[in-house]
Amino acid sequence: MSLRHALLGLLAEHPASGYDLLKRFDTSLANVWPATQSQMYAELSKLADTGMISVAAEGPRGRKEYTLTDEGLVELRRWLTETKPQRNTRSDILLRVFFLGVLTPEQARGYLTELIELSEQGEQDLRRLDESIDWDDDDLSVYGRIALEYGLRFNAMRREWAEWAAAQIK
Amino acid sequence: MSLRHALLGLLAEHPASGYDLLKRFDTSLANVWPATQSQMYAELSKLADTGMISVAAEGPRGRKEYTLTDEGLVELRRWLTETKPQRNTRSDILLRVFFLGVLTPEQARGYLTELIELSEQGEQDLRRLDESIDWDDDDLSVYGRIALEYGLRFNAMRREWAEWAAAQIK
DNA sequence: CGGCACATGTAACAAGTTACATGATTCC
DNA sequence: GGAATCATGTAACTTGTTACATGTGCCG
Repeated sequence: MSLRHALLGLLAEHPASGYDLLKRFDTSLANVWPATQSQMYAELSKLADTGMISVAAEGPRGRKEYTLTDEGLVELRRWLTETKPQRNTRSDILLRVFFLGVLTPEQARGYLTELIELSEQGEQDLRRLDESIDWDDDDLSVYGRIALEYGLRFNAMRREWAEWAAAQIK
Repeated sequence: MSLRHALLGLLAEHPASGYDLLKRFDTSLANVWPATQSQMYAELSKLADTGMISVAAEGPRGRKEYTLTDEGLVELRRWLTETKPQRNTRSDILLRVFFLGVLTPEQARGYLTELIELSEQGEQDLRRLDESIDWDDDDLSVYGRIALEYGLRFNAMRREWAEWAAAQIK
């Protein structure tokens, strides 16, 4: 459902091909809404069929450059303003926590230690990403930075929680 | 993939029917791994077919009470210790943030305000859940409380972030 | 002229959602 | 005896993953 809107959102900035969008997913949206190549091409076809986007230009090697239509922009705005965000956060990381009782305390602490490392790694990756991006004054930069800040705070929160949790296990 | 293990985890504590498990999902696991009724019954059948669980007793109204087999416990432990947690956190909430530039600043702030309220609500719900649960000394209580603490910290982090983010928008 | 990056697609499967369908027991 | 709850299942559909398949243009 949201992949559709992620594509509309990226096309709102400027036209792009499926291939272009794939690369942008891998960098900017990978942490928020990962998608595979096959899913993206399928979704782009559907969006074109329903008139949300259209082929603005065709290039070499069968390249199709899509642009957002007016209809697509309306749908993007509708999604942003009218649909309720899902609090529906599936987390296999947290799910495991419920069942750590079937392991030994040492193993359970081991798992939490893994989470500490994971969070530290995540924080580092985000800092590197931050430095590698050529931030601008445009909208995507402003909001991209805000999203990145979320990631940093999230990882810090999780690291502190995991440290606290490990100490709870006797 | 994880629904399977969630069911194994709950059955590790004590035998239960699909109906029982459904209710336990709705209370304890709803925030972490929501599942529908139809999905659960299908998964239980599969788990029984592969010998991870077995029907220990049959009750009135076709009730089937499942227990974890030794094989199932082994698989649960394997999942807990050997599989890498996915950092793969799809979040439509954060996805929207990237595209707030297509809205007016007022609308964008409106969205972030919604997130603040969502987080406050989430925090309250968790506090109520905390009070409604009859915490014990058993494993599920210990780890359940740790998971709940995660939820509280998560909501607090998100609220603070959304407040900060709203202030960033000129 | 060979390899790499560009570029798009399809097929088979697994996981998740929504809606429908049915029946048994308990309790008032 | 009627309603609520207990209890399980199926069907159709959407979303997401993995693997396969194919071809083009550019650059050294």
